[in-house]
Amino acid sequence: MVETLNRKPDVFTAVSHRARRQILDLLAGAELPVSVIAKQFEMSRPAVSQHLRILLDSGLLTEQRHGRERHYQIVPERLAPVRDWIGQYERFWDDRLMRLQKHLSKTSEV
Amino acid sequence: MVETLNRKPDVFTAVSHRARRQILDLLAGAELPVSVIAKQFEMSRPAVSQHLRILLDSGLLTEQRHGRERHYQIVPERLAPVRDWIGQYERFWDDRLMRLQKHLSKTSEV
DNA sequence: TTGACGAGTAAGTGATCTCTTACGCATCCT
DNA sequence: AGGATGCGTAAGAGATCACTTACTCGTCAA
Repeated sequence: MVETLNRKPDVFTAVSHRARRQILDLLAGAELPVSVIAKQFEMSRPAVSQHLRILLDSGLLTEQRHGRERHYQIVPERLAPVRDWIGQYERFWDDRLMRLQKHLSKTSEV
Repeated sequence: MVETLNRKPDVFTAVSHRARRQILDLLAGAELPVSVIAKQFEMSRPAVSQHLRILLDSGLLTEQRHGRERHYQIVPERLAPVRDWIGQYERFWDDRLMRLQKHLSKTSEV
């Protein structure tokens, strides 16, 4: 009981890989078995399994076994760290938008 | 002219490292010279420089030289890929919220 | 002009990533 | 029972990462 089995890899790291984002995008539509997911990629099925493992470990996916299939399902809440972090920057987009609007309204005043 | 000097590292990769997100957060407040940025971290200054380079290459920062100082400035627009990608999942949070609300209103109907 | 300072680059090292092939193990089907 | 199927794990190779120390270079100040 000394080992720490709860290694939850960072969500940012999990989504930093294009293939893993694509997996999440796929699963945003529906829960899917590995075979269907793997079909979308050029890489080998074990490679897909490894990506799934990373997503699973990071808590972004859950797994349900149906016979010999394993269905993966997205846990969108776990994307919160990314959403929250990027959310900080909303004001920049707003600001810039506002500045642009101001600029446009000013130039159209002529 | 055969070389491709425009290697723009992926923004997702750039922000996947905690230190680099912290650098961006720092620069969200104000444009800063390296010395001030480096003070915030335990790692060596060259290490910070290397992170700044990655952010610069990814287009997330711009650099301005003031004498012997280099001031780095954030380019929040370049975070758009992250914002847009995570934006896809807004509906999930909304959906869940709605489902929760439905559930709550249903259970409170008793 | 000379030394201190701000900051990037070089080189090297160990850790981690990402992929592959080979294999193992249930489960399903006949 | 026995082969096919779905999928994970093991092992290993090569690439990349994230740091370090040592060095270089331009700028500022005395």
